[in-house]
Amino acid sequence: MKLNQATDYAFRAVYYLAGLPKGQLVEAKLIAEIEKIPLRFLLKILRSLAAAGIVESYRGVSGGYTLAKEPREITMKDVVEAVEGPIELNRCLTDPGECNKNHTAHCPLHQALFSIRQTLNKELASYNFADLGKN
Amino acid sequence: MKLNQATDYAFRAVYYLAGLPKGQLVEAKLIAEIEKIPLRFLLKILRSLAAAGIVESYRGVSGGYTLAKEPREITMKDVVEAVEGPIELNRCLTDPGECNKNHTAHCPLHQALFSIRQTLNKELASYNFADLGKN
DNA sequence: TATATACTGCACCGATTGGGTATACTTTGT
DNA sequence: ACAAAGTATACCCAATCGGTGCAGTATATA
Repeated sequence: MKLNQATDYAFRAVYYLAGLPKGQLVEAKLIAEIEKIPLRFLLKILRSLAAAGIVESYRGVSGGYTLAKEPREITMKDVVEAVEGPIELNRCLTDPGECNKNHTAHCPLHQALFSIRQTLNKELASYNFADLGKN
Repeated sequence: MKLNQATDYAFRAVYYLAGLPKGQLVEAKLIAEIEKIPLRFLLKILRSLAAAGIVESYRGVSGGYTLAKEPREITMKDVVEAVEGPIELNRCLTDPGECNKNHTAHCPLHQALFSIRQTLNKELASYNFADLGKN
């Protein structure tokens, strides 16, 4: 039960961008160096973040990346979901066909897992990238 | 970010055992049939649960499994940890050598993840197998 | 005391996912 | 036109997942 490495890299990249003056462009290469992330892998992650509307990308000579919204409007949950999709906890929860007991709705175990997932999502959503630094 | 299938099976097996009269032995074969779990895989999972002190096993002719403690004393967290080890969320949290920025302690991201993990663990620990049925 | 029944331990296996790279291409400022 | 950026797709190797095979051990009962 863990988040993957790409998500951790994404946290760092977004956190880095959040620390810059609003709208400032930074090339992936620089982020990769500072945050010690393999460049090509970072580029891939940044595309997911762009697709999710978390960062904006600009091509060409002085292109690069910048946040697509205020740091305060970006939560850890947003980043997790951008990179690895929504949290599932258990196959059955999202795809009833996967539950070989077919009782997603009635089973107390599934009810508990559902509730735990909600708590986890809320917790992740409670951290935004403006407040993260201020501890 | 999800629990694995073995953990889900373990939840069901423990939940099933928790619904029986205290101390009653049940063969794995029966649990497998009722809960629709591949027998050999279930046996493997039950060994993990036994090693963790959640179930007791008895060999030989009328052998089988029973809970090693009161359902109330067994939480979903216990079962998760028995089957797939402690929740990590992020490599760096457990093994600082894995963090290629080497700042587990100072990094606000890691602090947040640490706190989120705590919340998750508490949440999992708040569900015990005596109360699960009573909703 | 032989035997069938139930659990144990370890090794293996195919499929999927994770972490990352290669190659070829497109956009854009100078 | 060309160099510096990002884009798109496909691929690669290793680890993990979900499960099976096989050989062994304990034990109640005939």
